Amino acid sequence: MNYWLMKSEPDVFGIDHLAAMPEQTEHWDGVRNYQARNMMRDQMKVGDQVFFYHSNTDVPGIVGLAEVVKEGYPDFTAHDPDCKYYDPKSSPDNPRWFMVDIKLVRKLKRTISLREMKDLAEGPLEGFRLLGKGNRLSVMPVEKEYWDYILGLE
DNA sequence: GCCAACGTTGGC
DNA sequence: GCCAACGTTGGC
Repeated sequence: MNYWLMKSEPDVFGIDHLAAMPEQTEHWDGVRNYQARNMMRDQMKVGDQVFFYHSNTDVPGIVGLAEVVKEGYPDFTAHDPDCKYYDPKSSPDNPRWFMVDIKLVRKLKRTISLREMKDLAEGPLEGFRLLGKGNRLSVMPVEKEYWDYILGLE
């Protein structure tokens, strides 16, 4: 089993949106970055655990846990000209972008803020990719030692 | 293949 | 709103 962190803007699709979905499950569309795509297409497996992270908000941080319930399949929003994620270079026959489905496990009792994690960047969270300089990846792997430590902060 | 221009992400 | 980081595009 592997561990991941996925970023989303709460105004666009936050943890409460996920909680309100049927089965508390949603497909993770709109990722248009090759590194993130490769992880969703090739590496994320059913049962993998996910930190749900809120970005671009007052208190950025981890707000919930989710799990992968469907492995990589074509992101059909790339094929809808009316969708903001439309990409004419992708097609159903030759899809360029992929997504997974995730299901809410639970919301955290409190937000584990980026600020709090940064303060640990030279200690227990040294090397955690989220804290690296200029990291903009919206999907990233989380090593188990970091996963366990961060959950322990809750 | 290089690299300048441009666009996006995301914290602050 | 600003701006650093950095990925992508396209001319050459």
